[in-house]
Parts: sequence; structure tokens; C-alpha cells
Amino acid sequence: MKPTIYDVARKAGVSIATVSKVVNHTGRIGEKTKKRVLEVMKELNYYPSVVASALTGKNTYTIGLLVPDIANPFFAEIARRVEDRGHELGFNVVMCSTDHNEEKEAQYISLLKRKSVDGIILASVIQNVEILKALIAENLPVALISRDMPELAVDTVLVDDFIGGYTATSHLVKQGHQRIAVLAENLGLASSRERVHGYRKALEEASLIHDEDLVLVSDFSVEAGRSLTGELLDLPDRPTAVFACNDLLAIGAIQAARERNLKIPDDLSVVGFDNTILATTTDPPLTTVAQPIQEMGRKVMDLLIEEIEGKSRTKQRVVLMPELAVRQSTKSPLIKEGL
Amino acid sequence: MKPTIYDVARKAGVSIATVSKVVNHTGRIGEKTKKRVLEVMKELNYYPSVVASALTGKNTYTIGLLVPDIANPFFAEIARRVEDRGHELGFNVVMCSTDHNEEKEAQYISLLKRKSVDGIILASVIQNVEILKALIAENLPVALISRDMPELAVDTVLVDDFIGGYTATSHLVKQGHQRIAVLAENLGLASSRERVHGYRKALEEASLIHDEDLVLVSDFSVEAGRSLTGELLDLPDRPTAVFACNDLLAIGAIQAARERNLKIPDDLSVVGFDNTILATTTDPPLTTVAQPIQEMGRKVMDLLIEEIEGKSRTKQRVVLMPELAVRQSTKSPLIKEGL
DNA sequence: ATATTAAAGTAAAGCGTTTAATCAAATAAC
DNA sequence: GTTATTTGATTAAACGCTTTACTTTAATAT
Repeated sequence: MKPTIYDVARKAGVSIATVSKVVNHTGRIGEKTKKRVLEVMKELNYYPSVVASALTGKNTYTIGLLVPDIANPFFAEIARRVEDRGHELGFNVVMCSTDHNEEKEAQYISLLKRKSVDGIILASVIQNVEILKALIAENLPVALISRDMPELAVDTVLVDDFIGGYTATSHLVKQGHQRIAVLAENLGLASSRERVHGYRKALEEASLIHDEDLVLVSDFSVEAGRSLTGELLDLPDRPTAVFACNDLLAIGAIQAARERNLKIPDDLSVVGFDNTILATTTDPPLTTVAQPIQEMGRKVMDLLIEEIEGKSRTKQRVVLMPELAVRQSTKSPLIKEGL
Repeated sequence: MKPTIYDVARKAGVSIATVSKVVNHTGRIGEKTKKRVLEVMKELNYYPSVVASALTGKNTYTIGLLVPDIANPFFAEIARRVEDRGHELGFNVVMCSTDHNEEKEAQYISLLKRKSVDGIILASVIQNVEILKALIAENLPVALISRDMPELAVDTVLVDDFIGGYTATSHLVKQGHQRIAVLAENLGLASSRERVHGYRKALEEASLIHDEDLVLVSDFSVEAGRSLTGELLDLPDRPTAVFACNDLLAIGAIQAARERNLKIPDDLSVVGFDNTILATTTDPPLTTVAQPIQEMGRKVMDLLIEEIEGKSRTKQRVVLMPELAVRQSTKSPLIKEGL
């Protein structure tokens, strides 16, 4: 059987309290006993049980990460950074894919609480403010990533979505596009609204017509991007460019164009959002709004852990700047391929 | 504060043992008291603490999933399936990305043990048999996915890598390719060796020359695929096809060709392995050996949980058949584009 | 030599459960 | 109407650790 603190104490000829102290570097213990205990621990290959320790009110050193889908490259990347930072600090992360499903989300949260996780990171989940409020009221450390709840005092890390949408659209405007469509995500998400907001702003500034038919709402899938862009391309007066609010949608847009024998970027310019690995593997490589994913993941974990460690502090709202990664999926509509 | 079993017991006017019994549906309790307790639980919003329960020797309902990198789409997809199946059965999964780093792997395993996880799923990690043996000796349920250790009695789910390599290569042979290169993964992995083995077998059967210069060993990155394929393409007598042992490498191969203004599939045919989302988003879409990822992830979780539930049973080794997903990255070398 | 203080270690309670051993009441058997 | 049996609920110990308050021993001061 696994050795317990008693085994160590007995073999070292001390009390369990003493062992506990050397394990946790607390209280005062003499050099000699300390050494002795350490030796015995090694001999017995003793490791303290986190669950027993947690029962006495200490941390579980486990946090929950709620994302819509861990298989989505954007969230997978975030998860990886969160995990890495956690590992550095001695925390494990349990992954929870909610599929934007409110019930699943609630289930996961309930489970996490039963397991006494030390905190929860929420990445772009659905708009169930009540659940969130309840969590905060219960004093469970929570941090948001890529999701904004300005009305709540909670640590948050996100990108300036407005600027992102604006930058993407401006890029297209500057290239001379007149009819620019946007593929939005679920408008229930603040981030999504902001991106579209940025899109509108860019159009306005350029005094371009503002065709509501070119604003389509979808979700987070290649398939949605494909079918919606298909509709756009079948329009009599079709757009020459589309701004997709995430890379998955952008890829769908590219596929729809390909299916109609339209060339990217000659016949249709596409810009995405996120800058996941997918943006680099398409052909042509995708021009996309790059989120500093690495930094975001790391930062949100840092904030959560500060909260866990109980440093009483005011909540932070960290807004990072996105940057347009210009690649080959965008081009002026005026310069046709034949030239 | 969070209500404990004592609060419920007091308010319901029964002993904590009674509450415990209704919670766990064990022992005998009268209908009336049962109802009463249930009501109070609801009122107080009581949920039993998993950590306290675990301390008494019961499950933690948490398992560890070790993969090289959760941000790699193949593993992300597996993780998602494992998580889903776990969720159905009431288990959480903590993710551990090892980066093929032996030390990190050992650290994670040690941490997981301290946390008393109920079991561990190992996905394609490095060849540290000793750690594995130790785990099994300690009676910690373990299951392998996409990784083979025939000498160990441990539940395993994998694809027939030999057949996979053979199928991929045969496909190219049938198209008339004579010089076919292979981009292998780390040959320390049995799966990697098997794929190359299948490759060789296909060449042999076709009595094709067997040029060792065309067998390159790399890892799991786009970058490696790009640089190695670059070398191949710069050869005086360059191959007309390359079989990449994973989709990431295949994408690198495509990029290398593109950089040299070679057309895929006209100038170079490429087949990958895994059939991740990446294979569908490249242009041209990638012909690749499809692993039944969904089924694999689900199955490995099922095996692990059977083991956890202690059904004494003989370990299973589930070998699934891969299937070639033929897309547009492969083509006969004889039919040139001009025709 | 005695009083004071600091250092090192111990005993015991507590964390929130589960469970084996009991016990009391109700029902059945004779 | 006793005695045996079943049913329903309780008691108390155990799980492996942390921590507070206390005791002992050693060192220093008086």
C-alpha cells in the first residue's frame, strides 16, 4: 500500500506533526530531524495525498477550464497555454467542453464545485450571467478569457474585438473593396457584437454602402462558413470580400469559393479572425486578425491564481491588442488575375 | 459556507449515516425519511464533497490524459472524445501535455498519483517502459491509445499502423509513382516503425527500388515536414510522391513544394496520416490515412473505466482498421498538368 | 543555582465522508 | 404472548492530512 504520513513518522521516530512540518516547510524543526525525515520519505517513496490535504481546507491545486470545444484549434491553443502556466505553478487543469450548451455548462460547473476545484476559467461560453454571478457570490475564483462581462467584477483577459473587426475591414477597404460581407458568430456574445461593430465603423468611415444583407450570423464551424458564403456568392450582386469572425468560418468561405471555381484572392478576398494553425495551412494562407493567444492563456491563468492565493486585489480587465496577420487571401478587387 | 452532511442531517432530524445512505442509495432506509432527506438536500442545495468521499477510499472520478500536445489537432480530437465519454459516465479528465519530454511526463504522473486520480490514459508518449510498469505494479488503472506495448498487459486501443502505411503507399504505387519518400515520426514509437514497415512492404510487393535516402525521420511538426521535404525536393533525382506519417508533416510537405513552385498533386503527390481537420482545410485537400479517432477515444475511456470499476477482466487490445481518405493531393505522376 | 526564554516536538481536534457494528422497533413465526 | 426475524436508523471509528495549543528540553540570563 501507499505509505502515509504515519509510516514516515514511525520509521523516523517522530510525530506526524513533525513530518507535516517538514513537508510544508512550516513551523520550526531542527536540522537533524528534518534531514532524517526527508531521508525516510525518500526511502518509503512517500508523497502526501492531495485529497487528504484538501480536506483540511487547503487547495486542490486543480482548476477547471470551460471552453465550447477543446477540439477547436483556437481553444485547444488556449488550453495548452493555460495548462503550461498551471503546470509551472503546480496546478492541474480539467477540461470541460460545453458545446455552447447551457445545461452541459451548468453540469460541469456543479461537478467542478463538488470536486472543490480552486478556480474556474471561462472561455467564451454562453451568456448565462446568473451561473456566473452565483459562482462569484460563492467566492469561487473565476476568470474570463475571450469573453466580456463588463457588469461583473471578475478578472478578464481579452482582445479588443472592436479594433480587430475594424482592422480587418479597413484592410479590405483600403484594397478597394466596396461590397464587404461579414460572417458573425453568435451575436449573444459581446465579442461577436464588437467585431461586427468594428466592421460597421470601418465601412462608415469609408462612406461605403451598408448592406444589411451582407451581415450574416452563424457560429463556429467550417460548415456554416461554407453554406453562408455560398449564399453570398450566389447573390446577383455578390460581395468581393468577406470578413469571417473566426478562422473556421473563413475556411468555410474559401471552400465555398472553390466549389464555385472562384479564385482566392482574385475573385474573393477573405480575412479571418484568431490566427490559429489553420490560417497557416490553407492555400492561400489566410489573412487573419491575430489574437495573442499565448499571452492570453498565460495571463488568465496568472490572474486566476492570484485570486486563488487570496491576494486581496482589485479585479483586472486586461485588453490586448490584436494585429492583422496579412497573408495571401486578400487582394484588391481591381487588379484581376489576367493582368 | 457550503452545507455539509451534518447540516442536512440536523435539519432533517436524522444521523449523517442516514443521509449518506440516501445519497449513495445504499443500505436500507424508509420511504418517508428518504423523502425528507432529499427535500432538505434540495433546500440547502447540498452536494457531497468528492474529496471527502475520496478520502474514505472511493473514487475521485477524475482521470489523467497524457498526450504529447493537446494543441495538436489529432490529440485535441482524441481528448475531446475521451472527455465526452467521461462526462457521460461522471468522470472528469485532467489534461497533461508532455511535449515528448520524459521528465515532464514523470512529473505529471507523479502529480496525478498524489491527486489520487482513478486512472490514466496514455496517448502516444515516449518510450519510458519503466514508468509504465511501475504504474501497473501500483495497481493504477492505465490504458494506452495510439501506442503499443505488446510486452505489457495493459488495455490498448490503436489503429493498425502497418496496414495504414501499406495502404497509403500502395495507393501511390498504384498511381504509378516509382520514387516514393516517407516522412517517419520518431522511430522509437512502435506505431511509427509499423507505418514505415507497411511502406516498405508496399514497395517490395511492387518490386520498386528501395532507396534509403527517401526514408527520413522527423517528429510531429509542420516545420519538420517542410524542411525535410525541401531536402528531398532539392535532390537531383527527386521523389514524385511522399507519404507523411502524420498530417502535420504532410502540410509541411505541401508548403515545401509550394515554396519551390511545384504543384500538388501534379509535381508531387502527398499522403498524410490521421485525417485531422487539417486534412480537409488544405488546398488541395489532403489524401490521408484516416484513423477512427472518435471511436478510439471513446473506446479507450470505456476500457479504462471498466478497469477502474474493478471488473476483473483480461486486458484488451483493440486494433482498429484505418481507411484511406482519398482527396486531391495525390495523382499519377505520368499525367502532367498540361494534358 | 534559579529563573527566563527560545527551540523542537507532541497530542488532539477537525476536515466531510463511508461503513461496520449496534440497537430499537416493528413484524412475523410458533 | 414469547421469541425470532426483518427493517430502519444510529454510533463510532476510520480515511490521511493540517494546525493550534501545549509540553518538554536546551540554552541563556540573572
